[in-house]
Amino acid sequence: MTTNEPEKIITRFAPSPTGPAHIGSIRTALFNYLFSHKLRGIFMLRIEDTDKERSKSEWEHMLLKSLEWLGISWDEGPIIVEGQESIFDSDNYSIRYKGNRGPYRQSERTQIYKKYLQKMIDEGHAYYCFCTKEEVEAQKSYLMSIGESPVYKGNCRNLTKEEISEKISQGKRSVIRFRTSENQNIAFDDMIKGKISINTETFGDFVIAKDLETPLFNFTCAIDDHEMNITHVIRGEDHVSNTPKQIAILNALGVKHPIYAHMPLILGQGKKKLSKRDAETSLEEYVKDGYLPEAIINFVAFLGWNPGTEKEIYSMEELITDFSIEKIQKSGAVFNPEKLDWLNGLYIRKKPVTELTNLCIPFLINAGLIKKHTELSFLTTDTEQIVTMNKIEKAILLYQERLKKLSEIPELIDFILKDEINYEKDLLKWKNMTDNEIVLSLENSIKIIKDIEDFEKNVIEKVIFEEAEKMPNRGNLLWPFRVALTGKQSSAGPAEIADLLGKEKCLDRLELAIKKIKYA
RNA sequence: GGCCCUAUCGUCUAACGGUUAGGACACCAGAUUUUCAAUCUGACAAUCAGGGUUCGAUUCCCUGUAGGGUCACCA
Repeated sequence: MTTNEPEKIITRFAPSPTGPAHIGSIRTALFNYLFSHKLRGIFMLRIEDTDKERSKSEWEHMLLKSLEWLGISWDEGPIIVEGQESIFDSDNYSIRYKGNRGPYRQSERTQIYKKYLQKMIDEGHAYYCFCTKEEVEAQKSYLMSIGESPVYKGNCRNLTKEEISEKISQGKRSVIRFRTSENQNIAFDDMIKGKISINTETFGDFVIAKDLETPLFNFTCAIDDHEMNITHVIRGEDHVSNTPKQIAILNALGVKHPIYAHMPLILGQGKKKLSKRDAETSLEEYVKDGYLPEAIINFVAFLGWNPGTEKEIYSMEELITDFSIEKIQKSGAVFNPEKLDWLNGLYIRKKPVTELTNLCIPFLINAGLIKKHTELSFLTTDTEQIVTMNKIEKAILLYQERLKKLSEIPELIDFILKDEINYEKDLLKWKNMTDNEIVLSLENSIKIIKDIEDFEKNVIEKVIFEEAEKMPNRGNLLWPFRVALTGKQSSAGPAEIADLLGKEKCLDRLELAIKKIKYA
């Protein structure tokens, strides 16, 4: 009897640093993360930067930062060791690797690929192709026009050694093609899609490298998945057509291929593919809009997956315990921004106020409503600072349940932080009140406010509502009062706002409102 | 066009071949509010079409239709 330990599973997220992280790549990363954690395996981050033209280290840095921000950590791969002014700051940083299967950047693995490439050429699994792009292109459109699969049909496949060296000595440009077996079905058992079988005739001899030193995606990916002992490849459905190619390469090398799981794509409105270039799909936009990582994780997890129960509010830990690849949907899911907003609001409401306040501060600074902490400490005393922070926290508490995104906070509470407010005179009018009635109402408010000794929410509320009851309609007092204080059509309740503003400011604003009506 | 994949409310989805086809978001109505939210209650809303198999099909099979993916010297 064998006592073999079950093989430790290793998953990987292998993005190419050619743009900001988007919803689709985040979901791929998340599912790999969840799967490996669920099975106590290893989650690896590998940077597929073989395309030197499009790959940029800034993108790589941003990708790492995004994953970190989301709370998706990896066991092996590049990590940032210094410099983190802001989430997406790409200055001043350096990267090192953790894990011993590296290097984890394909651009640093050239020698590994070269070795395999040479081996494949030597063994006849790959060959030099001297056809020009134009020739191949023409061939392709011809084949398509007669309704056949557009595959390479050139004759470089059968060149003799002599012909090859002759062409090379002539300085002819070449690429390296994989010699695909003819008319063979390559089948694999996809964990999500089930059995998939594709005939080699549909893709033919494909290019695996431009030359020995510049291998291409399908090759590097296959080699690395093997070299790094990846057991499960979880990736987007757009890769199913690459899978038989990668399997063919691995077969030629005589090694076994990993288990594949292809997730359906995320679709945009109208069931169209969510494009990488689409700004609203990039994570950076969501960070700027003030979405919380918890909300994004929860939302993205449910895009094409469900636990099979009616529970749908999930923390990362809960996702790990309940995650199962079998429950991943087979068809593409449309990205539904309303649901994300709802979830975000939910997580905002769940946050402790102090934490929420800290999250809101950058947005308030950005809106110019408060100064940066460093500036603040120069300009004010510590106690003033504490008072301000207290005020902000109280204000945020008032608006916590109305908040869907953090970016909304400045315009909700600006009237508390600004000295002057601006609004149209007509806003003061409740239902059919005349100007005269509004003035009387405001004067009444001033009178009541003035008499309050202990200017505190509960007292104000008691007094002002008592007075409001005397009116034919409570709104006759409350509406002009609240608008005078906030300058807004909608806001939190009048008493808590008055409390926050303080007696002085309340009186000033009530006076101002009266002037607005009288001298408009 | 070839190949691969998919198909339940508007959207995300649940339902060993037997349920009044369930839940969530959005929408609508009501309650609560001076307002806006939040909260609670309720309403609306779906098995793509046509054939089989079966006592019985959302579920299995076929065809059609629709949608998506892919066919780079990108990843």
